[in-house]
Amino acid sequence: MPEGYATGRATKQSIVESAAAAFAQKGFYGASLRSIAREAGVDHSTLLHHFGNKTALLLAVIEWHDAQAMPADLPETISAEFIADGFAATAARNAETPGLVQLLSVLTAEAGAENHPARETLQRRHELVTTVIAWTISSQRAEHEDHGDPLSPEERAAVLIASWEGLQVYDALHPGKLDVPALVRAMLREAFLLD
Amino acid sequence: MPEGYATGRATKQSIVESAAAAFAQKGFYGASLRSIAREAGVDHSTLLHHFGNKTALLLAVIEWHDAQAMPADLPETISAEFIADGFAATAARNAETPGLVQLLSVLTAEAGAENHPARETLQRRHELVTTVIAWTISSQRAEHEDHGDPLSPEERAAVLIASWEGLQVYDALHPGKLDVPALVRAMLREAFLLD
DNA sequence: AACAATTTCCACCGCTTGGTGGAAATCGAC
DNA sequence: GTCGATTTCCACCAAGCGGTGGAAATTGTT
Repeated sequence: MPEGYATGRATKQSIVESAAAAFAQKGFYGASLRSIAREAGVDHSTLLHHFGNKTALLLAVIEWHDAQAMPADLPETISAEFIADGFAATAARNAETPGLVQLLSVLTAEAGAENHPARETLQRRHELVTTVIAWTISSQRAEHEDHGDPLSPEERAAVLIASWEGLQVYDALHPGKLDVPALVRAMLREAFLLD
Repeated sequence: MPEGYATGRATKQSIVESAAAAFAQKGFYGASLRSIAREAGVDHSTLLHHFGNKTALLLAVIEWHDAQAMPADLPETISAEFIADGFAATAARNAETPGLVQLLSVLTAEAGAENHPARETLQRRHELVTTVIAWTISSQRAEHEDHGDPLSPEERAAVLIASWEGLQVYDALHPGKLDVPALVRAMLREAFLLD
């Protein structure tokens, strides 16, 4: 049913995983198609046959990353607990697979440049998550009407995401120095999503 | 008094500035000595004459960045107001020179990889700032003994820095969407450094 | 004006880059 | 087993890479 042959799909998969590691280590510009292909045990022209060009490979890698990181089954209504659990689960899994974290940290930082090939994609990603969290915070505040937070739900959501990503980078630079999951829990508490 | 001739120093300076822009845009691995030299109006072997190799150039760029970003005259005793003002001033200046922000955002993210040439340097930088801020928070708490913060001063300082850097990246990806200085002010308030 | 120290550029090295074209090997449905 | 679609590799391209060596030009000092 899926496109192509089974061998081809397997090769594509192995290329994407090698590419994720390479982009995480050296960034989009610093990683080379040849080294990625070599790591995947394949000629670099095979890589290009499957993905066409370097940018397309990058976008495929991001798509694969999100499929890994996002839970497959989104519930009908998104609760505060669901988001908090999502953050916690992600933080826990990140501790085991630092490569995946490094990947999006580097790409997001690179994408601050206006001509980065993944800029639009990462912008949309961010906006989606911000919207969902802001909406959740907003409905959470409706229940407890004594919140008294000077920040709007959108601002809170943005700060939450920014701090979350900042903590990942900090942890990568100083491994083990911080109990990231605990700090994230504290941040969520401040954002009125927990306790 | 300084080393070399005046023309040489001027050239070095112009190379460092071009390099800062290039590293900010493409990262350490993605930027090339030739393109940096070209931008500075100089042959790439002239660049190498001045800096020896690519890594040395990167470290020179970071040193120059810090000289730009840090106030020349550190006061004897560092007060909470001094740090808060420093953050505010930096946030304000960053708004005008996004390149400088982009530079350290990308390098810090890249330096999450264990073999990055600037990893040690950026680690030390981080540790220094963390220590100073943590100490300030700690002495600030001694005055107001009703703080009740579940986070230790070191944790607070780390979260503050991580969030600060995360906000820079967020702002670069979504220019103008956030009032970064205002949000930083709010974060400082929560860290007991303001009001 | 003379002079060494410094700066600059040119030519070159071996190697890698992203991308193309085509021929051979493999796959999978019939 | 046949046969078309798919996959894979090899050969090649122009361009760029970081780095070296040396010769010419410039600078500052006396």
